[in-house]
Parts: sequence; structure tokens; C-alpha cells
Amino acid sequence: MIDRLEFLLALAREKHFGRAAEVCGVTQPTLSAGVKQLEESFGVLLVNRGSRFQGFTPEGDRVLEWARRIVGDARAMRQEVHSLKHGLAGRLTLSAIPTALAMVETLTTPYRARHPNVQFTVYSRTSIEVLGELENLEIDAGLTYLDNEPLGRVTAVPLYRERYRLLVAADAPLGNRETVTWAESARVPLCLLTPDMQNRRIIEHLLRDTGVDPNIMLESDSMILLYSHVRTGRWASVMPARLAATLGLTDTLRAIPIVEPEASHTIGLVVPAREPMTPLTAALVAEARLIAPLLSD
Amino acid sequence: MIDRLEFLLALAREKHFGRAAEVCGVTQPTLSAGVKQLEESFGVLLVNRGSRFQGFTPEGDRVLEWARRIVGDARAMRQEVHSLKHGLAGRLTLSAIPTALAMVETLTTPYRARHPNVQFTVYSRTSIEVLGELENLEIDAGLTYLDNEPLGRVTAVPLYRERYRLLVAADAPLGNRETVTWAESARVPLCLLTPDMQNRRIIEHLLRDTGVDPNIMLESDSMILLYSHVRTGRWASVMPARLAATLGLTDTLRAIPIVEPEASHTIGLVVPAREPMTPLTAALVAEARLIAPLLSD
DNA sequence: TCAATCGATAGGCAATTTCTATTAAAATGG
DNA sequence: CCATTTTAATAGAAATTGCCTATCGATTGA
Repeated sequence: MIDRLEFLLALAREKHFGRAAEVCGVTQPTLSAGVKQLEESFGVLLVNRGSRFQGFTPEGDRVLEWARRIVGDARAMRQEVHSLKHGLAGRLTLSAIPTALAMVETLTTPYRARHPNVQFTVYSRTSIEVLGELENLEIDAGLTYLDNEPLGRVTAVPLYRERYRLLVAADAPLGNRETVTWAESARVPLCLLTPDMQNRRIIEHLLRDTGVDPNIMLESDSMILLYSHVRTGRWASVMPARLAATLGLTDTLRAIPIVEPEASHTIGLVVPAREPMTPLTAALVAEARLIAPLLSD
Repeated sequence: MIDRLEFLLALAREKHFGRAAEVCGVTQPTLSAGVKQLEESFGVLLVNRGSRFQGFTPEGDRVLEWARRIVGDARAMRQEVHSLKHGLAGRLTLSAIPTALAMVETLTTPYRARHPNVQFTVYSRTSIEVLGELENLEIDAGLTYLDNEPLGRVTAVPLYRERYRLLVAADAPLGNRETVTWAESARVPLCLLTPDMQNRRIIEHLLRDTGVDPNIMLESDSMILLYSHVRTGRWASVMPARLAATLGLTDTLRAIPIVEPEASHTIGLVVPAREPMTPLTAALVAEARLIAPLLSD
């Protein structure tokens, strides 16, 4: 029964019988049969098919909702019983938006000190993907913006506020300034994240609000790629202050506060809104609540 | 998996492998094997055994807690999907304390008018049993005292307050009075419920508080039995006002308010504290909220 | 029209589940 | 103290279920 519900969850995120089967580690006929058995046991069609996956029926959507809950509870149960016997152990899977990747360490390092047997998997994802994966129980927690997109059924712990800096060589134009305006920044050729990233949309919005068309020379979904370009002193970028600080500034590279306006956005930990949480997730939320005051400015 | 968790729930309430198996419709070796498989899959012993059932281990208690939740959710899911297709249908199982049995009708009659395809099973139980059955998901809802024993993990809807009357023949001693005191009632030979019933304990307490040792001539767990005795005019009893009214008074039988003190206790609907509830249960709670104002005095 | 994609179906093998029958251990009762 | 009863575990057989490979039919797109 629970296996079948997992089939349904996989189908919801893959929207494709074959791929969903692969994710579940079974063959496509097995997954098809599993879904069909669910349908027979409920006496209702759950999936609209027409030689290909065409989404769920209304009943299917409801079952999906229950499946998330039941599968989540079953996992939490296993984890809790295991923790009772062997202490906190297992793997925490996180997804973080690229600009928050460098902050993950502030959570994982103290967590590991407390619970040395917990392993981590961290993905770099867009904020939309983070929420989708959270919804489908693909990940245990996410690090993303709390104050923009609607978050859905999650528990959120604010961690810090993202503020923006112009990263630019000291000898380049604007390189000697104490502050720059968004309008000035918009005139500099920039390296930014790709447009599917919310950080890019936020920054591009702030730049365009000045009435100037920004000049985006290079875009990537990798912060390392952006930084390695900026480090040469021949490119510039806009990035969150904490990230710039973490990446380290050379004497030729400056991170200049951008004003007018001094924009900021809240970044936080998001976990599925389940009560009770899995022990691993609960410990992560506890850790986040502990370190949040140390990060706020 | 879910079947195994049901085994565990049955074992929790029967405290006996054989009987639990029977309840689940399998043989004893099957249930034994099921529990053992759960233990193996968790890597922890769940049940203390020594040639007979000796309760659960701490881990077993935790798994039991999760099992209640998961099994409850699985049932709710089935019911909800069925309701989406065929409207509210199925069977609602209730347990009520004997003095509340006559009030069940005020809930079931309007419920049935709204949802004609729902069937009912109603048990007469002690208040302790009601809460136990609720805990183990044996019943969908209960009618019992809300203000005495601790209720546990339930949602409660107050319905009415139980007030006490001396049921006595008009030509018997005290039969002509407008009110009687508890002290006076304690001197009349009475028919009451058996001492395992909370109503009996409440009334006996009120009687004894006067300093008089009550004279309880006959006891039974059946209100019908008590009433049929009192109807002869040769016996007396103490019972809730609403119950006396429902049973009907003859011209030779009177229900006299008992004062000093004018005691009362709240009776209400209790359902498992689950969010969301099963559709059948949710509709019952809605009905209870509707009729509660009509019953309060 | 032809190839590719996608999901359903058929048939066979393997794993699992469940049953009956029996055993071992403990509790009960004379 | 011994015989009987009760209780749960075990062994082995039978049935069921689950999953895989191979294939088909339908749809899509070139």
C-alpha cells in the first residue's frame, strides 16, 4: 500500500510513468500495475491517461495529498525508531538557492558537531524547485527566500537578510566608491545568475527600476563561475554581501554597498509542515533557531 | 506495511496474539509473523514476550503512536475518495455512556436526514471504555462526560449539561415534593448503575457528601432495566433529567429535582484529534455543533 | 508515411504471505 | 507436585502476490 503511494508521489513529480518507475527502482509495467491497483482498491480513476500521462483526476489529487502525508509519516516513524536505538543518524537532503549555498555551512557545521552520524546531501536549485521538491518530499529541507513567492505548506525559520553589493575591481570605474546607486550599477556590464533564479529577477528588477536597461554580459547558474570571472578584475557582478564575504575579497576586488534603495530580502530554512517532524529535520530546525540570532544584523 | 500496523493496533487493544489475530481476520501465526516482520524492518523489538503478551517496549509504544496516525489517515483517505464519488456513505460507529444513550437520537436523526446513506452502530460503554476505544480507533466517536476524567487526544464538542432527578412513585415517600435534597434521596432505597459507570460514581459521591450512607438496592449496567423497575412504582432511582423525560413519566411516576447542591456535569461528543477528520466524522462534529445550542439550558 | 515515444498487456518466474499442524514454555488447578 | 490448559513460536505446504521481460497498440511528430 505505502509502496503504491510512493509510486503516485513519483508520478506526480516526474509526470511520466517510465521515469517515475525508474526513480522508484521498478520497471514501468510494475508502476503502471501499482497505480492501477490503487485505482481498483478505491474504485476511482486517479490518473488521466491517453497514451501518455495527462495529470491527475480530482480524486487523484486528493489521494496525492494523503499520500504525501502517509508516506511522510511512515518515513518519520522509521527514523524516530532508529534514533531511539542508535541516536540521530541518517542522511539529510537539502536544496539551497545558489546565493545561499555558502551559508549552508553555518547550519551543517554546528549540526554535525552535535550529531556526528548524520550525513548531508545538498543540491543547488532555483527557489521554485526548492519548494517543489519540498512538496514532494524529495528533500528534507530547503534554504530559500521567505518573502517573495508563496511558500505553500511549509514551516519557515528566518535566518538572515540578503543585502546587495557591487563586486568590482578597485581600479575599474566605480571601484573607488564607498557606495554606489542601483542606477550607477545598471550602467556597468555585469555577470549575473540565469533568469530562472529568483536572485537574478530581484536584482534585475532593482536595476530596471532606475529606468536604465542593465547590461548583462554573462549569466550562469553557478556562483563559482560568476565569482571566478569577477576575480580576474575584468568583470563585475552584484551579489549578496555575506556571499561576497565568504568568497573572500582580494586587495584588487571590492564589494561596494548598493544604495537607493538599500534593498534586502529574507532567507530562511523551510521544511515540510508536518507535525511531528522527522527527528533529523526537527534537529535541523532547532539548529536554525539557535543560529538565526547570530546571523541577524 | 499498513496491514502490519493494524496488527499492532489490534494487539494493543486485545493484549493477546490469538484474539488480535481473530479481530484482524488472520490466524495467530500470521499475526505473530507480521509483528516480527515489523520488528525486523525497524531493527528493534516492539513487544515484550515471555510465552505470553507482556506489553510493548518503549520503541513499540512509539510505533504504536505512529500506527494509530498512519492507519487513521489511510482509512480517512479511503473514505474521502469514496465520498467524492458516491457522497457521504458508510458506517459510523459510536460508543455512549448509558445515561447518554437516549440523547444519541438528537445527533443521528438530523445527521441521517442530511446523509441518508450513512449507517450507524452504537455501543453502550463506560466512559473509560469510550476513551479507550477512541484511542485505538475502534470507534469513530463517543458520547461521554467532558469535565471529569482526563480526555486524552480527542476533539470534544459540549452538547448539554446533565442534571439529576429523583425518579419515584407519586404515592411513595417524598413523592409529593417539588424538590428533594441529596440527603433526603440518600435515605430512599435506590436502583443505580453499576459502580464501573461514571454516572454511578458521580451520584454516589453526591449522596455520600451528605454524610448519609446511601441504600442501593439494585444495580445494573442497563438503564432500561433500572427504568422498568422504577416504573412499577415500587423502586426509586436517580437519573439525569433529560433521560427521565425521554423515558416518559406516567401519572404515578415523578422526576423531582434534587437540590443542595444542584449538581450538573457536561456531556459531549468526543472524536479522535485528527486533522483532517474522516468525512463521516467531520459531518458528525458539524451536526453536534449545530444542535448543541438547542440543547443547552 | 515512418520512426519514436509512451503506457498497457501477457506470460512466467520468484518472493511473499498465509495457512495448518505441531512444539515449547509457562500458567493454572486439583 | 503433576496434569491440564493456555499462549506464542516454528515448520512446512499451498496459495497469492509482485515483478520482470517482451510485446503490442496508440499517438505524436518529422
